[in-house]
Amino acid sequence: MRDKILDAAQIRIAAVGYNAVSFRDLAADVGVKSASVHYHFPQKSDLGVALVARYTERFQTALDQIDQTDARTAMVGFCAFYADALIVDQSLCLCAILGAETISLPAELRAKVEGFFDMNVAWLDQFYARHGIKSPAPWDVVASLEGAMIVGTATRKNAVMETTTARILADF
Amino acid sequence: MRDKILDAAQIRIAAVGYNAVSFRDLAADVGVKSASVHYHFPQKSDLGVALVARYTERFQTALDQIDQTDARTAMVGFCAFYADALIVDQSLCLCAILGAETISLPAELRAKVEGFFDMNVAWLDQFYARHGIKSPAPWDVVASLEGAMIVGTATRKNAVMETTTARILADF
DNA sequence: GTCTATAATTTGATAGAC
DNA sequence: GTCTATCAAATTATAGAC
Repeated sequence: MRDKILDAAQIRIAAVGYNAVSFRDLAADVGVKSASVHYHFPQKSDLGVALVARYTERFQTALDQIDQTDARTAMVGFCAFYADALIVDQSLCLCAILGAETISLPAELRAKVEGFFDMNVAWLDQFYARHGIKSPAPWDVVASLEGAMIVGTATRKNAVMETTTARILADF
Repeated sequence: MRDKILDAAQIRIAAVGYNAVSFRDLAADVGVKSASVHYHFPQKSDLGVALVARYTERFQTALDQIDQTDARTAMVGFCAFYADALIVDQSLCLCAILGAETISLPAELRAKVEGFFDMNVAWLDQFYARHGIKSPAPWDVVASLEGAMIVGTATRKNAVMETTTARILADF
């Protein structure tokens, strides 16, 4: 049940943000009452922290499974994790919207969101080092992909994500 | 008073998003009661629409004042509008956070946010055409700048914005 | 673990006096 | 234009039964 709640939370928060999701919404999604959600996550911030922790962990595991023998193929795989969220799952990266909301988030949650971005850049750093790659800068890659998700969603233009991905891959 | 309310709304919404701002917050900011805010903006969406309209109009006016005799200087100016919001005003571009919240916004407001991005790209399109510039693609430029604001804010690293700006300007 | 019930607060919004 | 007063709904959160 804990995991089912997190599943529901991920879909809802990625769609409308942390501030616009209520325990009652999530309870209804999984077929219980809101008091039961509080049993698993006493405070809303507990839910947010657990969700981002799980999300970061899964993302890290996926990144670590990218075959790095060929640099370009690996980078295509990296970009695809972002593009797929937008185009296949039709939702933003969880941390794109949480990043935008960052100032209004509880401190513990904000720290977790920061950790997600740090993890992505750390992966790119070691990947770049292994292949002697210099550009585009890892922070710029992550920022561009997150921005493309947001602008692409807001304008309902999938082409935005494709254009940005193509530009990043041009260096490879 | 109408303008004072919009000023307060811009600061608050840029910081915490549309969903996390209440009429009572804004009323307190400008020294009136929430009923008075409702006099100027009957519904919350009216306030959001008016705010983005004003924001887009001002941004457009500022862009139109960029001297385009030198392409590089003009592009530096364009990027600076984003960078200044983040570093000088210490706030996100209003439409960065509204873009992230887009799915949960009232339809009229969502359309206005979309219009902001369209306007930015339209300006870049004519600028590119005038100078025979091909890259980076206008949608990629806007997406990258918005993403850099969000990731830079979330990780409290001003360097993110600087890195992305430098990469965009490298083509000029 | 889930429920009912409820407390305490906040929210968007309106009525009507001044 | 602003106020007081208020409503109806939603929110986070808790107490206690089962």
